Amino acid sequence: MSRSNPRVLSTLERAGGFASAQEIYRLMQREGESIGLTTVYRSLQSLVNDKIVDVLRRDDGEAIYRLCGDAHHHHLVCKACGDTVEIEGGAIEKWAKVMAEEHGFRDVGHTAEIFGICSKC
Amino acid sequence: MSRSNPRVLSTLERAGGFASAQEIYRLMQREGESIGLTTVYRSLQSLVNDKIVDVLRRDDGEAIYRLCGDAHHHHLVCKACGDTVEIEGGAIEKWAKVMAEEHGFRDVGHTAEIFGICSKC
DNA sequence: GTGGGAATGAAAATCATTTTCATTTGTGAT
DNA sequence: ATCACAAATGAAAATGATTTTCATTCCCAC
Ligand SMILES: [Zn+2]
Ligand SMILES: [Zn+2]
Ligand SMILES: [Zn+2]
Ligand SMILES: [Zn+2]
Repeated sequence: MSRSNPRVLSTLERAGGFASAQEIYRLMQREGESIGLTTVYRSLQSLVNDKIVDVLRRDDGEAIYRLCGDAHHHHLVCKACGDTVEIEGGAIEKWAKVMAEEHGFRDVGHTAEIFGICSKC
Repeated sequence: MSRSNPRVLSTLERAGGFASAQEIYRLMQREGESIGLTTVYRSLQSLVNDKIVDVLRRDDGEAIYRLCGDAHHHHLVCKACGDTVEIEGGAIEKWAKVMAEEHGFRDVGHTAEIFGICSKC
């Protein structure tokens, strides 16, 4: 395993904490930073392993990465500008637990995201 | 747009209502059905458009399709055998609405899935 | 039977991601 | 400073899913 190149994380931050590997690579190029695409991918993987960033998928399947606090939480994402609010999901946690028990599931986890248009857009 | 080839849907059913395009294609081949991969993809797209199947993503980004009732609902999925239970999400619906309002979002939608190990596994 | 649009599928093109592998860089000991 | 060796880097090739192209086949209304 390799350690994350700090410039990748810093670029992800500058991107609003929300970008794909290809986007980060193009962004760094445009800003004159010399880096290889491979290193961008490797750094992102490492950041995901260390749970410093979160990975999810665009509709087209491309992986997007975002900076993320470490406590369990959910997201409210603007479909227009990408702005993301971390929200706490008390109701969901309970719902997931109840539903799982009701159907005899164990070792359960869950995902939940809300998306819409933010007030600025 | 093209109409879905009925054999694709029937194969998806036989697969337990849970498979990727490639898997459906390989399954049909193994069973001696003559079909092109392109047609499998086109049929699945069309089924998704018609909201007859649901699409989501494996961790590796491959799209998987599954048969799905048409009313809004959520899923409880077994990580081991893939068994899926459709569940209703009253608590989620309310949570999503409240959170969105609280942060000034409009036109909101949401996703929520629970995954774990079912009682049979 | 004929004409034209829809359906089909083989092959090529796309595109993100991973793998390979040779080169460079950093570090620590001598 | 020199050497040795491990980690980091990146160019290029490989992979694999999905989409596009395009020529052919099917089907149906007339
Ligand atoms: Zn916005
Ligand atoms: Zn939660
Ligand atoms: Zn199971
Ligand atoms: Zn819902």
